[in-house]
Amino acid sequence: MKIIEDSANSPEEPARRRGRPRSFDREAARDKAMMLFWQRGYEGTSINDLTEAMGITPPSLYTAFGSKEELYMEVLSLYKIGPGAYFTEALAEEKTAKGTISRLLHGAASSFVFGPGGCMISTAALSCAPDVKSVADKVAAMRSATLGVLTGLVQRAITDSEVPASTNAQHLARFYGAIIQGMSVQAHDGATVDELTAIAETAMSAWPEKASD
Amino acid sequence: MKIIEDSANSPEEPARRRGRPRSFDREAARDKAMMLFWQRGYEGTSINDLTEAMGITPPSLYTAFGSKEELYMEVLSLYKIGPGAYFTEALAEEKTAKGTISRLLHGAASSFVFGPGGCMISTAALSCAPDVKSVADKVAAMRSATLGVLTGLVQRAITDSEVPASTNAQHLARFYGAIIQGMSVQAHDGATVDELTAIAETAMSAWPEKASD
DNA sequence: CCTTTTTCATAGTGGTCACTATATAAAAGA
DNA sequence: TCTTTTATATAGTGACCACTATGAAAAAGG
Repeated sequence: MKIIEDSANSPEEPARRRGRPRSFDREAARDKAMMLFWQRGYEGTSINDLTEAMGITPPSLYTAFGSKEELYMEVLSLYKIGPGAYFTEALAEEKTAKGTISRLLHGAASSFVFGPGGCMISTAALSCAPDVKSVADKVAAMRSATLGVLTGLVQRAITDSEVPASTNAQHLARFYGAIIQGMSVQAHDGATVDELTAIAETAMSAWPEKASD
Repeated sequence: MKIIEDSANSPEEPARRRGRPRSFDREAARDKAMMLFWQRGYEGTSINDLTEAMGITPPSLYTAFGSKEELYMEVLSLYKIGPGAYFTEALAEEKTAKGTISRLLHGAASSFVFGPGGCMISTAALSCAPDVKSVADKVAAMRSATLGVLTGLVQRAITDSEVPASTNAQHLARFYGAIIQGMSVQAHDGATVDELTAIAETAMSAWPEKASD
């Protein structure tokens, strides 16, 4: 017996559902939407832009994705495990805090020159009309969560004596968060991967090394 | 005889012009527009929002300011000599490159918590609809000019032997530019002046000191 | 006074916004 | 076949977008 209801999200379910089957590739359409939102932002992308790029009509979009806001949030989730996957990969695969942050920054440098440039979370929906505040709040919450993860990473480095005990975890996390956000702005403005990598390396020179025993 | 026509921008001209006088304070209205654009961005601010906040009707706005885009650009000019004045002040008043950049970052920390938060240039108009690309391009050009100024500053520090000759001026300029942009994002998200100042101080720890003779 | 100039308030312009009502088409279940 | 379910295409919905046509009002020049 299932305790937690799975809402039937199996990627390839050969057992067909009841009504008329969808006549377009939902994932491909979502990818098109991602590139458009990435390039033009939430406010700058219209339903007409989306349906044209996705090759579907408005009713199909609303049936498949709910609303513009729901599509955007789904795209952001997809972004995190796609172009933004460098972030969780660095956290999972690196052992030291310094190694993790170094890899994060270099991963950002590589990732941010892809597609329209910049990060869909770091520098998205900063200023907007009041009627899209709910969207801006959710993206801001993602940035806040990122800062929280970085703070936890540095806090653990303090506990593990990887950095001086005097290190302020929140402050160092905000510093590297700012670097990522600044790299996103410059990538948006056309910076190259070499230029972004140079920013990353300069930022790593601010890492608080422990005085050698 | 005047060679260059002055377009009559004297602040207080007692000699009245020909037609019906303007019945509102142009500067006060422009300030209201600045706060609104600052908070909601260019796309997120409508003419209706503006006229309501400025206390004028659309024809008055268009007569006084030309268009939404022209008003926005005028507001950006005003921003540079108002809330953004810390930037040129630091460049004019500090002698060393290190002192200038330190003051720039601390000035940004103080400035970015004012009003709606963040910087109207560093993190504005990053993603937008194609029909407002001309605006986004102009703001991006301002960011590019800022990077140019920072690069020149570091280049002069190299010439003056203030920093090692091996220093890459463009790379260091981009690093501090990224710090300012990241501070702007976090200020937008509600960071305090203390948190922003901590970012500034960590960034200064990456300054390339010359090995003491 | 009258003309000229500029700004004002009223009341719109066509266009685009996110979204949907309606009817039909295409599948599964009975 | 007949019902049920879901997706489709057509064709819109009212609301808002940036912007303006019109004419009256308020000043200066003559």
